Amino acid sequence: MATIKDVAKRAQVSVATVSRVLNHDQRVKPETKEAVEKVIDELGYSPNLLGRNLRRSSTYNILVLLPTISNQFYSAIIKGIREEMTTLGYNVMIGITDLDVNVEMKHIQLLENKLVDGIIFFTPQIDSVTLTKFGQMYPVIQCSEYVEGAKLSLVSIDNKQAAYDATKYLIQLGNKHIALVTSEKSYTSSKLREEGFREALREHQIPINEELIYYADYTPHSGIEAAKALLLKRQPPTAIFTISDSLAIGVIQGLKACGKKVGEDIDVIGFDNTFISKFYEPTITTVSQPRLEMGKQAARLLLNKIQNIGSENETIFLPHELMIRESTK
Amino acid sequence: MATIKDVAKRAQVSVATVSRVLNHDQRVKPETKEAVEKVIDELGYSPNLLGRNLRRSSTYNILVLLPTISNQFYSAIIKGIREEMTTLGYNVMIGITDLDVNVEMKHIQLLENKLVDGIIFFTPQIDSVTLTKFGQMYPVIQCSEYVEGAKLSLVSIDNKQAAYDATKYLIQLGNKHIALVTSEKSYTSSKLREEGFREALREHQIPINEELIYYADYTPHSGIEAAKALLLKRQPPTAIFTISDSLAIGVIQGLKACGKKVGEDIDVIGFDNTFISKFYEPTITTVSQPRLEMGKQAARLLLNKIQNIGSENETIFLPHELMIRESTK
DNA sequence: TTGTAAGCGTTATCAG
DNA sequence: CTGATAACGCTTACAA
Repeated sequence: MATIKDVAKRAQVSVATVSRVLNHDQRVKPETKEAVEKVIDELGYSPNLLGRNLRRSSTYNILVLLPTISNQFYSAIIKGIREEMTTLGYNVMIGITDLDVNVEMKHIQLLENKLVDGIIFFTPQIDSVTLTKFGQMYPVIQCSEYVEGAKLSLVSIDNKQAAYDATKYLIQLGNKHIALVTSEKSYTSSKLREEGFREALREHQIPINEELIYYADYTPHSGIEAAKALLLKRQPPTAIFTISDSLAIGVIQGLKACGKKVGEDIDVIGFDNTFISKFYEPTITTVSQPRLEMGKQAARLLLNKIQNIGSENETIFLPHELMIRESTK
Repeated sequence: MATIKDVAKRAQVSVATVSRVLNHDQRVKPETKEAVEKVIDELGYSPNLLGRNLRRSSTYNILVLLPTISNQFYSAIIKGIREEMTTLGYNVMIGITDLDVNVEMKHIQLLENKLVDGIIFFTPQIDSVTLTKFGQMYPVIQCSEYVEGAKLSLVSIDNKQAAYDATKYLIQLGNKHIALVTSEKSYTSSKLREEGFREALREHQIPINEELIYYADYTPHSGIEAAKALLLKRQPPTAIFTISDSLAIGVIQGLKACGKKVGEDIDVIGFDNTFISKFYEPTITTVSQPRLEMGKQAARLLLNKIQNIGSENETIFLPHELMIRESTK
């Protein structure tokens, strides 16, 4: 691999001059510049970023940390992030954590070591104190799912309100027995959605039946089981609010298997407005998050931090929207 | 940020000694080692990878280049790659190309510049000559989708045979009028699948009706249109082979909208065995690729190249499997 | 307009 | 067992 020295030697100039050409320094004589560029072409030279970054201590790379790639939900957010970042010359890379703190730490190292300029966390598992500490030292922000109490910039939706709205809609449809299918793991979003669900019932004087609150994981399989279990309760639900579309799909499958007609006998609402909710049968009523915009805002927040690490933390809650489809009558 | 010098000073040893401790060099006296480690802890020091990599000219990062993240198909492959790589201490990062050659080139730069040690391409858009050139210079391999003629290591399935098998199955079911819904863009896989489709018909003495070959994109929307268009042909199909599950979903939607019962009136086969094919209604017959294994093999091939860039190129075709479900009677 | 040389944070060689 | 020091490839004062 050719280095800046090789170019310098061949072009019969100093490495400093080559460096200047590389960095579009005005002061270099046009002829020299041309000669150097010719050699660069000939040698197919491209500067080693390690050397450059070591010197500048900045790369134009940022990292997006996802818990998993197998979730349709993220793609539009990533798109928003990329749109904003790439126009500014940043490269966006994605890392998968599998919700493993150690993996998260390993990626934080990349940041500490200047291999990337910043990180957007999607589902941090690091405790809030440590996370806050990193946030003070490095450009790190949170998007969508977040750690409560961590003092970091954040963009998300108002999960509690969103769940409240969805539940209220089910109530307005005349449902008196409404179930919640949520996740076992204590994600902040799940917690908030459960709160919103409970609050909606409470405000509408519907007694909360704890039997109708089912803790599943995020897979459709567990949605199937949830549906079957709920139908066996003393007072089966006439509507089910699930905290994700994939759970909703499972629930609907389970209901169908038990002979229920979703959207007629029983209502189901999902969450995230992933593409399948539009293409399932029935199409699924779901809560839509402004994913593209969320990505863009996340990019903006991160950029703020990169440019001024001491800057104020911002918290942005973007508006959600209930997409009414066939799974609710 | 603390550097190795700070540690050395505080521990009253030379930087060389600190470096030895860091790299688990046997020769350092236990007491010294302990003292240094203590200081490292106190200072919260972690070595700057830029410096280290610059010196070693190797990072332990590899890059996986995906055309898009919004495809369920990739997740299991990535999992396989990660399983293999992380046990060897490698970090796996993902880049999105949007099928843009320029973006691909930008990522190749990361490789040239030693920010990553290797790249696994999923859908390279770079022409075969350039790609071959890079393959000679750097650790670069192809997985799943690939450029024909490029001399690179590759792991994929036998797309032609897979399509042949799927089509043959439709023929064995008694279908005489079989449609193909494939993609406009000329992916190698699409091309090969079309070939396999045609060959199966030919070998079974079924005349190929060009009207029944429909070129769509990869979205379910275009699948809907495909279905509607195909039903209007002079000789409508009794079976439809689509080259992706998402297309299959669209096709099924379209057929349902026209009052057809999929799996009874008409057969549909998808491709990739993505999770939704098991959860759709009807469940979808599809071609399964051994995605986890594909990822693992890809990792292995890349490692080979990283360890010895001059090594022989390998081409691996993994076995596929037809998953028979409700969408075919 | 250009060159010299210091320095970024490491590791590795060579002496001791 | 440890320390000095050159080197990795680059940028940037400072000098010329």
